[in-house]
Amino acid sequence: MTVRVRLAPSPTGFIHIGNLRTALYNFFLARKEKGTVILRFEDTDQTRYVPGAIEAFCRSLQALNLIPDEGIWIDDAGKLIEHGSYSPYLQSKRKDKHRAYADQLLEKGLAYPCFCTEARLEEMRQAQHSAGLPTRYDRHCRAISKEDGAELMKKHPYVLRLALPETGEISFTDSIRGKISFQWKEMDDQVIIKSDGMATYHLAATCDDHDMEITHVIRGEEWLSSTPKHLFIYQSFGWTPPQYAHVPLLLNADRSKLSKRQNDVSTESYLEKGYLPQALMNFLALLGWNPSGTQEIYTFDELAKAFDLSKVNKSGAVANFEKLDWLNTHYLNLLSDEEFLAYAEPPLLPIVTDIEMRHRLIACLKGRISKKADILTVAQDFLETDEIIDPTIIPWKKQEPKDVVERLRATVELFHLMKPEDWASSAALEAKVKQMIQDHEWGNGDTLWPLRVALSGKQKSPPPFDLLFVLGEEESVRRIKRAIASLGH
RNA sequence: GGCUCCAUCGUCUAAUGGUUAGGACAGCGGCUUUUCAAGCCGUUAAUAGGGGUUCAAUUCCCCUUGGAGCUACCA
Repeated sequence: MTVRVRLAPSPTGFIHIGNLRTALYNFFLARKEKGTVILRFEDTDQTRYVPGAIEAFCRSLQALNLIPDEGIWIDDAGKLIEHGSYSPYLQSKRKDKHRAYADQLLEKGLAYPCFCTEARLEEMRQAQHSAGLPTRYDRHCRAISKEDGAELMKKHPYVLRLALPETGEISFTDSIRGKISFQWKEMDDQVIIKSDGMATYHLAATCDDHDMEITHVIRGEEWLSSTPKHLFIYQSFGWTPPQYAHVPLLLNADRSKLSKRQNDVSTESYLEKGYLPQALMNFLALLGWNPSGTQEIYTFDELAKAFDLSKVNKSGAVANFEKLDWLNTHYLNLLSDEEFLAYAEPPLLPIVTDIEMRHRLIACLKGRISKKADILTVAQDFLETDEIIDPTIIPWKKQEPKDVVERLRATVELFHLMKPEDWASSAALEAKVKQMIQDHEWGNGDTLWPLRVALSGKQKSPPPFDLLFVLGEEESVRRIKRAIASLGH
């Protein structure tokens, strides 16, 4: 039997990074087992539907190079398309199928109509709560006979509820957690058809998973407690349930469920901030699972090949975003010059209008940034300078000001003798300046420190050769003369 | 409150009966004899507590404690 897994997001906006990790695990399993990934959108809650969310979701998956094999997708023109033989893949369009299944349950006496009002339910829950009892539907309408129920359904609004067993135990084996058991008497008679006629998640996802022949349901831990209801539906129809795997949650630093209040949770915003897809995926994949051993950097293929559901951790993982920064730095350093240019150039376009200078600057940025926000900050380290330099920071250690001025002037002299090709790289500039130091029998420190401070105006800055390379001769000379002036010469 | 799940350095994790409890991020220290960054090297730091089982428990069982999820006509 070939593996079929599904991604079943709700089109309510962005891709939560926790969902992205779950999606990743689904892809890993499918790719490892040469199976199929299905993308199905769960939009049964029409009130939460966000227009454009489906398209955005597909685009984000595309940006991450996670391309499903079947289901809803987006074409080059941005239009939604569907492929695969289990259409439709938009859950709301399966409304009639869900209703038919619900009617079968009704017929078998495994579901019943409920006419309770919102107000009564609220009141009931209040009473249960204040009595210290668990809040659960009191099965008020379960006592209505099938015939009476059918009559009432013709005249009154209703929902359909599952008629769960009242005694006994249900257990199943989770691929990650092993055997899990629940007592039926603890379970709630879940609503499966809402008063608007639409199925709830529990019925819709379960029936769709069966209809689409899903073999492995890999989803978040928040679904663990409702799995018995899903199993009940499989049992009611005599279907074989899929293998379940409930992945642990991603956590905030305080160990609560990862939330927007405390963290950025949207995949899109990480991408916008300049986290590379490979860094984000490497980071997320290893939050809750790892292939054993000491390796930290993995390609998608390596992860997929090593993936093993039974080795996914059971406990929630605090997302340590400092590690993501580290990973991103690593992947950024791996980029080719062309790729890095494409990455770093956009934010600099309005800041550095001289193309040549901008490209020189970007060449020097590599290795100094871990995300997009760093680009402008680090660029400022190269470009920004105070017009008046504190003269006390220019000399190296206890160097005499006159020696400082001598070295600075010699450097400007050196520039007059240099050819354009000497300015072609930091390395070429370094060779020239170091030759000068050697010729005068000066020290690196007493020459390069003042030169660097003169160029940057700051105690801490990039190296002098990078500064010269980026700034070019004219601006370099201007800045050096400014330093000489502030030393009183 | 009830149900379910979970528990190794601050964080992510490795080690499924026998290890000096390993790696990574962060931290700290050093090197790179110009600073910063990067890089390299080194280093601090953990089996929640209590009972068992066993010749031997991070590992198996129980209890306690702590944490999380669920507890909707949301997914």
